[in-house]
Amino acid sequence: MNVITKIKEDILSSELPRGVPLRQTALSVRYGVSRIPIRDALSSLKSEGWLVSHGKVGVMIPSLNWKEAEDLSLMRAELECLLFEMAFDDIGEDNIKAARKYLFELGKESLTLVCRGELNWHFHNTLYEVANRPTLQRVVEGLNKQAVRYLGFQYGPLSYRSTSQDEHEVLLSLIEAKNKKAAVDFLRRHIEIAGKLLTDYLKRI
Amino acid sequence: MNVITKIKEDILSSELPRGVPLRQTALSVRYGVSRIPIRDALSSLKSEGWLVSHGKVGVMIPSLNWKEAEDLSLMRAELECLLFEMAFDDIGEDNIKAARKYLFELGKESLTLVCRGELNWHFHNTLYEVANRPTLQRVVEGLNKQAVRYLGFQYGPLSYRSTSQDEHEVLLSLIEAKNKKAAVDFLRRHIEIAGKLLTDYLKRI
DNA sequence: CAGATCATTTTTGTATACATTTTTAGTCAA
DNA sequence: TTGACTAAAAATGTATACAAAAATGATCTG
Repeated sequence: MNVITKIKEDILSSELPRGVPLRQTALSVRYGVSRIPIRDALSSLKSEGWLVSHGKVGVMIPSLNWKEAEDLSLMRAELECLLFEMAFDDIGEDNIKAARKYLFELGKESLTLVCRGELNWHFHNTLYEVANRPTLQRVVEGLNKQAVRYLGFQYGPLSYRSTSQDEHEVLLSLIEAKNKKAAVDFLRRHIEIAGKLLTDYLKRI
Repeated sequence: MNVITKIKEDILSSELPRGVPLRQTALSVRYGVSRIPIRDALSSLKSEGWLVSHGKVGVMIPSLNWKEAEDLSLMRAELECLLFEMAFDDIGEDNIKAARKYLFELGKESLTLVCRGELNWHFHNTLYEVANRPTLQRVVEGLNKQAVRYLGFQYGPLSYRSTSQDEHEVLLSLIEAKNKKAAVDFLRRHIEIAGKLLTDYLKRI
């Protein structure tokens, strides 16, 4: 497992402190590598939204907040549906099959959140990639990767996991039925409902 | 001027070759720095969409293409309008004034494309930032920065520059008139029309 | 005691050196 | 000739060392 993933895990598990700047030297001893790969990782994580550069203070772990959750959900609803619609007609048997494989993996119990996030993305991306729209796809990928930070709530307090699995199944059925409009609408709801649930929860606490 | 900007300039002016992998060593002698800052720059440029990592071959300058132009325009239309609408009611005198300052700068003749792109972004961002939606704003910023690659066409063959200036003026007027719906619609058209012009042109050549 | 200035320490950025991986070129056998 | 295997070369990743910048804290002055 590479440094980026390790840092992500440690952010999710709160083993890295929030609110204080992360020091390159400290991280390099923590993960047993030199500062160069740490610097690389930090810059990646910054562009993925997992870290923010707070002026001269240094790089910090941003707190989860409803505005970000809402923004991510709004953007995903718009852009993923657009991409999905572009892809729809070219989704074939083999894509569905590949998607089911990821869905099966997602059903397993002992998976780290980061891993779960990856699988979730692979599932969706299997459907999106046939659109052959690299630029749109890249942005959507970025949004999904950033959204992983919030997965802990969905699988924890909101116990959204089994719902999510079921919804993914329904989505595949709609694709197999070649029911484009219904499928796109369903995807939009899938994203919006999960987003609203999460946003409301975050506003509350 | 830092290495990232220099590389961007050289990409726009085609002084760096497209289609062949960029070598870190070559770049480091070209720009007179060691490989570390080059690596940093390359990773930034990759996440900004100015470079793509083509498998094991190495990092390359992607060719401009209508699909990317269209994707960027579609995404900007959706997301910028959303952000603009969120911001609208909080745009004040001072924001308008700041925006006009950037507009004035944009009127000058001798500006590099990269600089022009920066100013254009600052103009729009002045209006967006009051929305206080960091996540959405960051994505929109990324899209705008990526779109800079295509600015050469707009200011060259498509001679869109004076039109663009005029449209920016109109937008400010609509804001001053507190005409929210009209302003948002106008922004959407502004983005869509420029996008369509560019996309059609790129399909043609 | 408040505030400013300067020295010390810490932190980050960059250069150089080394290790690992990948690519290339060449040789040999079928 | 072609294909596979091996050695050389090149390119990238990583470690260490050094330089520049920033933060800290102590001392001095009003």
